[in-house]
This record gives sequence, structure tokens and C-alpha cells, in this order.
Amino acid sequence: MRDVALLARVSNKTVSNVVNAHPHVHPATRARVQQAIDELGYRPNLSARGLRSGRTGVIGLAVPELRQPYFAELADAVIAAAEARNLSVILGQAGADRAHEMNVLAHGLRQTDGLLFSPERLGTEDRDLLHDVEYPLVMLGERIFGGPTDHVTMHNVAGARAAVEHLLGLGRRRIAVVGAHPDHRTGQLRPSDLRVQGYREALVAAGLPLDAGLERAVAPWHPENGADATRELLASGVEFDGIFALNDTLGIGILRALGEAGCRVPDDVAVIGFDNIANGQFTLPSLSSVDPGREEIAETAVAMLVERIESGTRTPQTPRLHKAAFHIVARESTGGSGRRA
Amino acid sequence: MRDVALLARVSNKTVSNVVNAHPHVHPATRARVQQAIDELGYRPNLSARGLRSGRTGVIGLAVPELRQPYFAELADAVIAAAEARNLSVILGQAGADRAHEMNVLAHGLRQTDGLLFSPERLGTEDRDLLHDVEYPLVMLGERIFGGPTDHVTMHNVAGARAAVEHLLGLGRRRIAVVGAHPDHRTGQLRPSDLRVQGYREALVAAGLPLDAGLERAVAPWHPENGADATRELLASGVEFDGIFALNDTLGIGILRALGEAGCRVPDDVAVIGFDNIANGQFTLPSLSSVDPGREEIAETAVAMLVERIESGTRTPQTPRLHKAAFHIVARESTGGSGRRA
DNA sequence: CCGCCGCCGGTCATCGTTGTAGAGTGCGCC
DNA sequence: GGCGCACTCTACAACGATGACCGGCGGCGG
Repeated sequence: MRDVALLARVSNKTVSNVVNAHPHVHPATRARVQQAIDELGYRPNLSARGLRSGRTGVIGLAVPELRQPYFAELADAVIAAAEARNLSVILGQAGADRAHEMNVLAHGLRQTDGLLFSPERLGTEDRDLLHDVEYPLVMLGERIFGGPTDHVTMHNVAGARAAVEHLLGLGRRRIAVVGAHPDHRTGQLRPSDLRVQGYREALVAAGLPLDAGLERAVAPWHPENGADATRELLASGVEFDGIFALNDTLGIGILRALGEAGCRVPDDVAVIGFDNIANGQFTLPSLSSVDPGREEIAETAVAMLVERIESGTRTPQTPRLHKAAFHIVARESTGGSGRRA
Repeated sequence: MRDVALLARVSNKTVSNVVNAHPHVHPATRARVQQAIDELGYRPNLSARGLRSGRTGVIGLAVPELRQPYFAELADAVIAAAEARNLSVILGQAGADRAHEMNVLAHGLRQTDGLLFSPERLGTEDRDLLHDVEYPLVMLGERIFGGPTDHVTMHNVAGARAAVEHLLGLGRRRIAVVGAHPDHRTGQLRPSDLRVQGYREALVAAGLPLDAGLERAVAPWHPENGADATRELLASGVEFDGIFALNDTLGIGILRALGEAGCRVPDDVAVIGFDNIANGQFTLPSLSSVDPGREEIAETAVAMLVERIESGTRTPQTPRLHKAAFHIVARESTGGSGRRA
């Protein structure tokens, strides 16, 4: 910077003002400085800027595991949204480990101005931990509701209800749900409970009975577990002509188990999932799903975090809860058009 | 730090020495300082440390897109390997955009000590760009060979050859390959060309003829394109009893197209892919694959980068090329045991 | 008993940038 | 014609940590 200043015959600070697009710099001076910058290939030292200004220009994103497609796609969207604001993203994996998540929460990720945090092991019962957080924080996902921070999530109940209504619209009347929490309680705010709630609402609204034999508990949501639950469902002798998978990963396992058993999809059984991961486009048959608005979630979360960072308030006066718009993607597993979404 | 120093009745520098595990600090002093640190909840300011020491403790990882499962899993492994060394990872997506990749390469990712770069649009023809790089750089992937930097990649030829030998071992004799580059040339170093080379070597070694009708070009490697190529293969009337998919993403599309056409896998056609992405475990049938040693790639790449960073040499005296060990994972699509890998 | 060396800790300057305070200039307005 | 203000730029002092260098102290070999 010193060299640039000497070459352009201005002070250090004027170079800084040019770099930071400060308003009151004479156009001629600005041009001279800019030329010197280009000539010398000067790039500001971000550590020094971070030290002086207290901002690093980096935000953290903590997810359980990047190998889960949902989180990889979320990270993809968050990085894109951050880049549009000229921010970098440091990624942390908490590995679905409670101690690790508490540690991340206690200090944020190193070197960052704020954190987007999607916990897996921490739940609403740990909500109070969020009060102690001393940095800008926006929560993602379904694990913790009602905390003191901004929160961006999806329409679990309404999305699930729409998914089931989609099956009902195809004339299905015996609809199973796979992925309920082993100890389901309607009052809970876990995504599984919310989605089960949406499932029930849809049935009730259609005047259909609730049948406990159609609600299958699965934990965790892995394809093999979805497949196992489907095999049990088939073995139980309960009749069904539709399955609502509480997420696509389960749905992939379900399609697999149905295929093995010789069930035709969607003819015998229609299947719809939740999350709209890229992969659902390429199963056989392709998997219908609820698109939870991932881009909107990423965009909104980054925007809220930036707002907190810039306002300097750790905790919002009134915490905001944003639920992204969802929509149904009808693919082959519910008789949709198939090939492309 | 000043406060800690006052509380522990030592100098600023001694606190620094304790924090950095400097050897010559008296145990009693160290304990006193540590207690003061705990009491005050002191955490070093990493921007200041970065400014003074010239190191940020952050490395960059640039990949085309995180939504591609291979890169998500690679990033997962890299982050884990970095964390083990107490480093953070900033993730950049170059979006399979040539200009964007050149830009990343020119300056690295902001705020980082070095870069792991897996390009998609830059190729061996751009190798000279690497000479101008002024920061520690380790290349990943198959796009650029023979550059001046360390390079970590997989055994494309040998892995492909082993995949085809696996099919040959099942008694298959008419083996197709899907995913060749539209203008395949043996001399090229693209992954598609290398894998095709391995395919041919295996056939030749087994005394089988090469049949141009069995080599299907596909670009880019997306499931739908793999499915299209398979439909064309079926329509062409060429006989085949095995398919080697140049990656798993193609393989998923291939399984889909074979299923649609009523081909039984592996009975009529055995299929094997490449990359061993998590998802291949859950297709129907599950997809055999070549595991390219992703963990080893991540671990080695991070280790090499750290070495470069610590030695302060941008460009190695002799660039190293590390190819990770691979192995065949036999799942249902080649009559393997199936359920779990 | 002297001098050297290893240990332990302190002082000072500095990394590159930006906020603050303020100087100088030109212009419009009463 | 004087006053105030908006504009443009500068000098200086931090931000928080660490590297270079120095000094005292105790032990040990000659």
C-alpha cells in the first residue's frame, strides 16, 4: 500500500479510500491511484484489514456432514449467496456429535464474522445455550425452535400436507408414512413430527381415518432404514397404495424395497419424498418430492446474518422466523412427467 | 492478552509463549497464565496473529460444484483432514466456468495460506499458468498433468482396468464402455481417456477384440446422458453383457435405462461404475464401483499443502505426483453381496 | 573461581490497514 | 466582503499478536 501511495503521490489513506470506494475522492486522484494499484498488482492484506476493522469478511457454515446430499446442496447455495455479497465461507462439520456441536456453538468458527448453524444433535431443549452466544448467529433447520436468534427453515407441516394431498389427488386412499420418530409426539418440533402432523392433517381434511399401522418409525433417515421399514410394511399385510417418505433419502430406499418386492411404482404404490435432492431425478422411477426452497433458505439466511453483522447486534430485538416457499415436484413415482424437473 | 498478562503477572510475550506452546516456559508460570486465560475466557485474535505471522491457518479448497456428490464427499474428507491439523477450510466453487477458474488460480482464495484446486475447465494446455502462481498450491483431479506443482489424483488407468477385469472375471466377454470423450485420443490425459485406455488394456490382455460399437461417447457425465447413451446402445443392436460406466453418476443413469428396457442386472448385463459415491449403495440394484481412495487423496493433499506452506517454498523442487490406492467394490450390479459396502 | 550455555522471561518494534481529527481550498449566500 | 460548508486529502495512532533481541540466573566443566 505504501508503494502504491508513493507511486500515485498520495497518502496511504487515500489509497485505502480508493480501494474502499470512499465517496470523497477526486476522480483524477482515484484514477491515478487505481493505475498505480494495477501497475504494482497491489492486493489489500485481509488479515490487516480484519485486525483494524474487526471484520474478516468470512462467515461460517456449520452442518452435520457434507456427505449428506441435502447439506451439500445447502452449502452450495450458501456459498453462492455469500459470494454474491463478496463474503467467503468457512465450512465446519460437526459430525452429528453433540459435544462437537456445543463447541462450535460456544465460539463460532474461527476467523469468522458470524455463523449459520444447522445442528443435528442439539434440540429445542438446548435453546437456552443460544442466549449465551456472543457473535451474530442465524439458525437453520428444524432442530431448535423458539430460540432468541433469527431462524430460517422450511414449511414442514404445510409441505408435508401438500405432499399427501398430491397423493390423494391421484386417488390414493391408503397412504403410509415412513420416517416418523420412534417416539412421535405431536407437540414436538422435530421435522419428523411436523411432517407427520402435516400427513395427518391432510388425511383428516380428506375425511380419511388415521391408521397407526400406516405410520412407520425410522431412525436415522438412511436409505437402508427406509428400505427395511418398507419391507416390514409389506410383510405386515397392511394395505396401502401410496407412501409419503419424510425425506428423499428414505424415499430412495423405499423405491428400492418396492422394486425388490415386485411392486410397480406408481401403478401399485405412488411414492413422494421431501427435500428434492438432485439425486431423486435419477432413481428408477424418478422420485416426486417437496422442494423446500433451498435457494431461498440460503439467500435469506445469508441476508439475515449480514444484517446482524452490519448492525452489530448479536441478538435481534425480535427474533425472526422465516419459512421458505415450497412446491411439489411431480416425477414418475407419482405419475408425473418424469425426465426433468 | 494484556489483561491476561496483568492477571498472571507476566509480560504480554509470555502469554503468547504459553498460547503457542513455546518450549521454554516454566511449568508454574505456564499454569498461572493458563489459569488467567481460562478465568478471563481469553481467545487469541486470529486476524492479528495472521497479520503478524503471515499465516492465517486457513486453506482454500476450490471445486467446480459442491452439488456434485463426488466433490461434496471430497470436501467432507478434506475438511476432516484439515481439522485434524487445526486448520480451517474456505470453500470456493468455480462453477465449471473457465474465467472463474482462472481467477481463482490467479490469486487463490482470499485469506488463505494455500489452495487445493480441482479444476474442471482448465486443462493440461493451461499448465503454464501454474508457473505464475505465487502461493502454495496442490492440484487435484485429472484435468492438468505435468504441471510444476504437487498433484494428487487417482489411478485412472489401473482402476479402470481392474473394473473391466472384474467384469471379465464374471465371464462377461462383450463389455461396453459409456462415457468416452467425444473426440477420444489415447495420448490425452483426461480422465475419460485414461479410463478408456484401462478398459482397452484389460480387453487386449484378455485376448478380446476392441469393438468401436461398444465405446459410447458421453459428455458431460450426467445421469440422463448415461441413460441416453444406453438407450442408443440397446437400439444399435450391438450385443453386450457388461457395461463399464466411466463414473457412478453415469452408472446410475445406465441402471435406469437398462431397467426401463427390461434388462436384468446383473443377469443380462453386469454394470460397474467409478468413484464409489455413497449413492451407489442405494440404487436398485446397488452399483458396483471402483473406490478411488478419496480419504487418501484428501489426507495426502492436505499433508502436501501443509508441507509447502511450512517450508515456505511455493513450487516444489521436484513436483510430486501421488496416486491413491484404489479397490473394487462389488455390489449387486455385478452379482456382489449387495446390502452394505 | 571463571566463563559459557541453557533456561526463562522481558522490551520493543512491527505486520498492513483504517478511524479520527483536522488542514487547506473553493464556492455560494447573506 | 466575510462566513460557513462541502469537498479533498493528510498525519497519526491505533487494532492484537509475535519475532528479534537482550538480560538475569543457575549449573557445570575446566
